Amino acid sequence: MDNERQIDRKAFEPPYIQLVNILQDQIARGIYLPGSRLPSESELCRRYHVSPMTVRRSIKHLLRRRIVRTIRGSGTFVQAPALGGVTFNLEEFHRLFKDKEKTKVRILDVSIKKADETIAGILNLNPGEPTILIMRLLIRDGKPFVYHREYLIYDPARPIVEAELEVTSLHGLFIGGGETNLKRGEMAIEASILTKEEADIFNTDEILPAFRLEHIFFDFNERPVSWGQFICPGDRIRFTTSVGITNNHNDEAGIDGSGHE
Amino acid sequence: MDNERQIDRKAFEPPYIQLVNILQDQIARGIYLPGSRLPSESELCRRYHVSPMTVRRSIKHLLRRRIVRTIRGSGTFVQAPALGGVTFNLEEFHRLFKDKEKTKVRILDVSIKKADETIAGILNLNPGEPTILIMRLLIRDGKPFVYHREYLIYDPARPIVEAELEVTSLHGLFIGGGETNLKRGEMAIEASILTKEEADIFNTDEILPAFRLEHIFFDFNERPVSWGQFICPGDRIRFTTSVGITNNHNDEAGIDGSGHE
DNA sequence: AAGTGGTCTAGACCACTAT
DNA sequence: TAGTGGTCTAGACCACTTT
Repeated sequence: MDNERQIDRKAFEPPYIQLVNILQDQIARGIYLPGSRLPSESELCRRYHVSPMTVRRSIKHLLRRRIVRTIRGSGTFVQAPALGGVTFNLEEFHRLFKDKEKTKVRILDVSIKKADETIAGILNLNPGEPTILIMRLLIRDGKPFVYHREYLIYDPARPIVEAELEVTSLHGLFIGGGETNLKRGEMAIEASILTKEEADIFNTDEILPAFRLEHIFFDFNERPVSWGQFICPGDRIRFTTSVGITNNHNDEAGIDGSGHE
Repeated sequence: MDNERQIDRKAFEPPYIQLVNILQDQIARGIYLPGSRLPSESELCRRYHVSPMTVRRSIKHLLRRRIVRTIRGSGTFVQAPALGGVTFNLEEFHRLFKDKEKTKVRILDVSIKKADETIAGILNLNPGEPTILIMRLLIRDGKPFVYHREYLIYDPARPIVEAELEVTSLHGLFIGGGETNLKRGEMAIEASILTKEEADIFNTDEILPAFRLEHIFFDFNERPVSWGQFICPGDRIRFTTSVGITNNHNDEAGIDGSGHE
């Protein structure tokens, strides 16, 4: 009997989360193996005394975590963990900027620079038009960690405020609080090797692998506003993730709609 | 007036998707700028003649795409695009395995190998116990693309079937259709440099940067089943993603519950 | 006190799949 | 035809924020 566990209406967790956990635990214990069918939604309604909408919400959670897969007219099936739909996020990268205690930002250089062919092409300018080049170094525990180089379109109406160049600016780039006129961004991550200049900045002669995180932002007129790169030696960071039933039930809480805590 | 556009109940797209698109377009056109408040849910109900649950569903979509942010008791606010919550997925990697026309798998070696200290530690074996080592090379358009090296725990009950070593096996790893006894997996991605042996495999003398995608899978007894790495030179792949309002409205369709197409 | 988002109900209709 | 998932309604109560 797996009817034992029921939903506690007085509990802190709302019913749909409880149902997610019940189903997830049953799958984790092997009661429903990958490939097998879960009880139908109407069956779950009866078993746990909740309404169809509540069951659907729970199922949708499992769907989004790729723990199950639904086939209309057929049923809901347990999904084996797979690399295919795996996602990596920039949380770990983001954390760097969060605790301002340990992380210092050193501004290496700020200058007005005329766009060369490449930069002009990217920022949709004519070659020779001015851009602002900012070069920053993020230092953690006294050691250089990330090198950031960014070209901004030069806007005389918006003078360079020194404060903007501090952590806050990078913080805003990650949090999204700073600039209020950005519509969208695109980014790419590459594996590369530090150039000589970059190696100098990191105080090393070694040949070091590095992540290169490229980003470009557009305003509401679809015009490029900035283009830049974060460069981080490969021995300083790795991105991790997991698939299937993890012990950490709370991924994305607050975004998937479970914002009750 | 932005009341013009209404929901078409005869349209192919369900009302909640239409509402998502309406709101998203309004944000994209700058009618609601980052930081500003969207109409309240009850207001949207009145304006578009839909029920509260439908409005909530639409809002939840925008939430998940991090286009808006909700504050209980206060409202729903447009969010500026930010690097912080960005996710990269393995789609592009995955596509390699999909079209079996262009992609060939060459099995370099399959052998029983006694676990050394490292592998024993990872797979929770005693040093000296046997493992199966599989080394494969993925070739695309005649050129080596990805090198895969995987250690499996040796299970006499499950002999090595040659077919399993072909694309299907890797395909299963990505699709999740093959193995039916896996509970969860963990993976990490690193920037590294090809070792000499790896460089040999890729027929090069150059010092090449490479992505190293490490993966480990566990069975329902929480015991490790396999550990391996995909190694892909950095000039052969890059991972891309976007934030904010993109023209591609259909990310994650079918998983977020919009499985109507 | 009024407004807002978060959750839930008890039904309903539809498109699809299996038998 | 019966069962399944996908969507929708028209309310309701709650916790929270703003006024």
